[in-house]
Amino acid sequence: MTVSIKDVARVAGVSPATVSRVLGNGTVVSDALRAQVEAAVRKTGYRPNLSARRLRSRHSQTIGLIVADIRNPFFTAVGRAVEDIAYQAGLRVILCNTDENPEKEALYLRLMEEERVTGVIFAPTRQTVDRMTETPQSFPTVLIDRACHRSQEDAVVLDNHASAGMLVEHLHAQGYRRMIGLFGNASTTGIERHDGYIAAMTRFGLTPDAVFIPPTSEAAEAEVRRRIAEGVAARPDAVIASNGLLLMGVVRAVREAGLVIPGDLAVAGFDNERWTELVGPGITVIEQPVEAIGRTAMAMLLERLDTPDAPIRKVVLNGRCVVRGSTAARRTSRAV
Amino acid sequence: MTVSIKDVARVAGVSPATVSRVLGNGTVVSDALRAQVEAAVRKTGYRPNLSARRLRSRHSQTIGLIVADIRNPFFTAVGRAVEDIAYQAGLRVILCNTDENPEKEALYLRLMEEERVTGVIFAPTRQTVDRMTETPQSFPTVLIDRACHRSQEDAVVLDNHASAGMLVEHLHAQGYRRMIGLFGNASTTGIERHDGYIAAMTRFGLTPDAVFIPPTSEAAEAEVRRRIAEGVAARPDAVIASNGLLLMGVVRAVREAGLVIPGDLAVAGFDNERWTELVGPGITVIEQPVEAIGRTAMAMLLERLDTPDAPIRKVVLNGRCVVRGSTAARRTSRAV
DNA sequence: GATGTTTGTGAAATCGTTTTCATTGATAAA
DNA sequence: TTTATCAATGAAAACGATTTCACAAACATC
Repeated sequence: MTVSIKDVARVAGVSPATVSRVLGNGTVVSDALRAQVEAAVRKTGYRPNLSARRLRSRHSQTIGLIVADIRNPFFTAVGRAVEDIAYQAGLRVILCNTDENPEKEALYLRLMEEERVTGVIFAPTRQTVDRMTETPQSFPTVLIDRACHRSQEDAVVLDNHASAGMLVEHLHAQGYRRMIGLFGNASTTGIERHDGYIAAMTRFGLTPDAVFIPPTSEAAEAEVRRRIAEGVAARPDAVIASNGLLLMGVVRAVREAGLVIPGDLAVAGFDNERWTELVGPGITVIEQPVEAIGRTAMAMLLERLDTPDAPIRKVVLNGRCVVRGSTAARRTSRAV
Repeated sequence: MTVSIKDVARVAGVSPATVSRVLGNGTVVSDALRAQVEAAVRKTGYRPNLSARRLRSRHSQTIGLIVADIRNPFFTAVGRAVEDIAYQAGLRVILCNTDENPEKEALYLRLMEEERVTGVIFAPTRQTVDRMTETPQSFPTVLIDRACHRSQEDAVVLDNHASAGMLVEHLHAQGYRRMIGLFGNASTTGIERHDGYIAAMTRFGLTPDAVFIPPTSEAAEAEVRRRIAEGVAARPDAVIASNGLLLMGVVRAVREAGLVIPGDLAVAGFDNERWTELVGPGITVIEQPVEAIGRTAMAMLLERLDTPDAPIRKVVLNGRCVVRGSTAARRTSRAV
């Protein structure tokens, strides 16, 4: 039925080995035979069977990309960059969505073993980051977005601590004093951004007011709605959200309450998603170099495959503060 | 090195065939042996080699998902739905981004053959839709988002013609008369929505004013900027954009020109992306049932695998018109 | 008691490649 | 001339699983 390398060999009048050599590895084949084989391939419409090739050659030419949810624009952008480079390098990508669920993470890591992937790019939850130091994988891993100091894997992350500090600093310079912080509770980024927020607030002699919530816009919306309902006196003058999902929830809650950004409440957060430019006066955000993160992660993975014993590297990229109207200078009449 | 089914068999004191039976197919194995095998699997840390399994069993348990760009929220949402169902059904998904490039489409279709996928879900460009009727694939295909009447594949699409008509109708009812249309030039959806727009405009006795542009927000932005620069007299009173990408470009151009939505220009379009709810007075859009599209496509593919000879089906889903402030009733003082 | 039938198991073939190893003829070196 | 080296090729093994086939034991039927 389906045409195999033997059929090609028969048509070309050579051995299967020779066909294989023409197709794949760079071994020398005489020009005459090479031409015969190529003709036979065209004539038969032969397509190599990648499963057979992987089995025999013992490399899968496949990497895994495990993220929380591809619908999150951050992961979408990173993922697209990863895929582009992977396909260029002749690698297949297996994409997995964990929904920040450690069980799914474990499931997919097992799947990666069964696929015999050559490597994995992984944005793990806090729980799994910790567990990975104990049970090493059978493949090299590059962590993205999330990692910790003691993780034994290559990683490429944002300077979360400094970036959160930049937001606090900016808001402070604009005259805000009562900035509250909403942080995702599933990832290490939430913690690091939280710590950066606390440190900066403390540095300015301000009272931190931070809360960890599930990483959904609904949770952020509910939290902000609650804070607004507490009344004007208790109300913060600015909100910082630790990622794009939360940020959207914040904006929704503010709009719904009929408040004005930044007059009633300033808003800032992480992830320069395209809508942040278009909403109200524009939302001030920390822009992550999403393509660079994807490209760097792939580059690190490829280098690791080349030199498995090189020392473990952790690349920290800087965020860029994109200032927009949502954090315009506070009106002095209302200043504390 | 890596532990194979033979190792497990040796440890369990049975034949490899028995191990295979315990692991995989539902053939009967005595309880005693089953327990021994399971113990041996645990003890050895055995992981099946999926390449070997695929080669021998001759089904890849893999489907392809070929879309223009996973960063487009429409495809992201559809893709996520597809992946969820696929993984549930024990199928792997290979994701490919074509960037609306027919050459990449051809490349990836060839890749699908080499992977021996069991099926493909595909959002093709116009060119490839046409070419596919000529050269049938070696695997069943479900087209999504894009198809044409004569395509010989299952398909699940939006009722583009009617949906575009709904937008025109709504704008007309709100008092708008000079609605221009921006349509993507790479896909059949652009054409169908264009035709629906023309039909509805004609029905109302209005002069259609439509343009096909590349499917990027930059192209839309440039086009609208150009139209605005032509001066108030020539200016349309409403803009319809045939997808979320174009819609974003439209909004950017309008904001940049300092015009007010809908006072100076009403805006409506396709794709209920989350930002459309938050921008200005909210943007009126046709919401596509994105999850349903993904789920339906997967369901159709699975059914097709079950019954290869069933007649070809084309499922047409309705869009929902989400009315927001961007198309509020036209002020009568300015009515034509 | 003789003869099917069913059930559980293992030996061996097989999937479609790549890789190892042997062979051949040609060329270089002694 | 003889021997060593090399390049090009084919035969056969191997990759790690599933599947086919054969067989024995247990059971049912007449």
